[in-house]
Amino acid sequence: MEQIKEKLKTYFESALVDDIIESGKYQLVKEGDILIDYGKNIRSMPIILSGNIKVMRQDEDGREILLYYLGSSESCAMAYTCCMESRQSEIKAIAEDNVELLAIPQKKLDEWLIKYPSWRSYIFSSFTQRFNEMLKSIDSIAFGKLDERLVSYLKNKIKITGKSSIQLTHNQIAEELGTTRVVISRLLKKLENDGKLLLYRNEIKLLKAFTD
Amino acid sequence: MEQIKEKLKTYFESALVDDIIESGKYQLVKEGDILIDYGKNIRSMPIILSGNIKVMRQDEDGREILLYYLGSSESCAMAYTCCMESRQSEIKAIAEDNVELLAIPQKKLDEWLIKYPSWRSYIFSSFTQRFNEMLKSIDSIAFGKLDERLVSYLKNKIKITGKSSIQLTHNQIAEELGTTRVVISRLLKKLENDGKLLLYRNEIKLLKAFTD
DNA sequence: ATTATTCTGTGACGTTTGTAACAGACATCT
DNA sequence: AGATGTCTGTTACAAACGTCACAGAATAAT
Repeated sequence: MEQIKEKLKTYFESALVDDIIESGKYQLVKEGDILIDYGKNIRSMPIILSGNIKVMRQDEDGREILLYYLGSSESCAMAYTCCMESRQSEIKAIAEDNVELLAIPQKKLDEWLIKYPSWRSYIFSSFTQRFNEMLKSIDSIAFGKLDERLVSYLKNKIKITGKSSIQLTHNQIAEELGTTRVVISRLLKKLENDGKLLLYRNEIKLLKAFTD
Repeated sequence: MEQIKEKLKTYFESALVDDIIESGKYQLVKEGDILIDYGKNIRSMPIILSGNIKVMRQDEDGREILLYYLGSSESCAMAYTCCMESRQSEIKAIAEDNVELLAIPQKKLDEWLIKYPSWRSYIFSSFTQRFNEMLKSIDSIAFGKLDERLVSYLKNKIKITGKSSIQLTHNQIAEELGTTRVVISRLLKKLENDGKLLLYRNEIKLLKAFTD
């Protein structure tokens, strides 16, 4: 509890920290659990204390694509707007690993916005971050070739997990990038031949040469 | 002036309308003028009274892509966050036709947020709209084929302009969709052969069959 | 142990999109 | 009228990506 308080103090004024502790519902979410799904209503906004959340987008035909990750002390701007306007979710959020979070109830959001400058700046910087992530997504999808996207996907993955080994099937990667397994297998094999990584079943080991 | 007031009253409480009229700087922007450019600082947030604004994104290599349009009474969420956090712009905004707008100075943004519920809901619904537009962009870029994107681009164009005839070169269209002229010419010719439209120099006439 | 399932590797092929090159149509300017 | 520049149409070709089919390897289930 004290650790949480310390963490929050780096972002919020102390009166707000107390309010957050009091109103925020502490929750543990297990790896793979769905926090938010398409079309669902959202009644609280999460502040992530530890772990990572993967945010996905699905088109009408059911194809999914990875939008961005949320890490420690971050929050989902879209949850916020959905919450404030009681709209339905356009996105899906899945726990990438075990996640600790504080769920802030809807009624507090507006209240704090008026009361606390640090809450306002937190919310707006969260919006900015998300906008910029989405812009980067658009850049890379629109202009980047798939091999580049795959490389930055893998780099991002090791950045988040802290490990240099990735436990995923080619199919899982393909789904997150919005393509098919065969294509990913092909590109990964090419990277392996170039000495950038090693391929095993359910595992990809990234080598030093990868970060060049 | 009275017309502007009437318009604003449909969105804002009357005390705020007075404040907006008082603080907002009325501006006329000519077709093709750049309102916001990459890397520039933004000191005020626009509320559009009439006309349309085109919002573009450019990647490192200088390639541009259309993000979305802003129409009457809308505002740019990204201008807002840039303004609030005095960040540099990640986007470029160009007047699509002659635009009337009210420029709200930075210092008022925070003040009104605290003071006026209708301002808060305007801002947040603006965020939601922009998020959803960007999500749609990502959908169509990631999964949609270019011919579909071209068709919805054209449909959107006639929706905004109100005309069934579009005054653009193939090259201009290509740039907005992030591709090349030859490709667009090819796809347009196919649409013409299918009886969906007629091609002239600097002009594309959409036929009834187009809306099917 | 044998069967079934999942994951990976690969070849062949089609579609979509990008690129290069060029010609004719149209517009503008002098 | 002639020169120049812009816009469009078209051909040919290459690269990127998706799809299908199938086989072998690893793993799980019985």
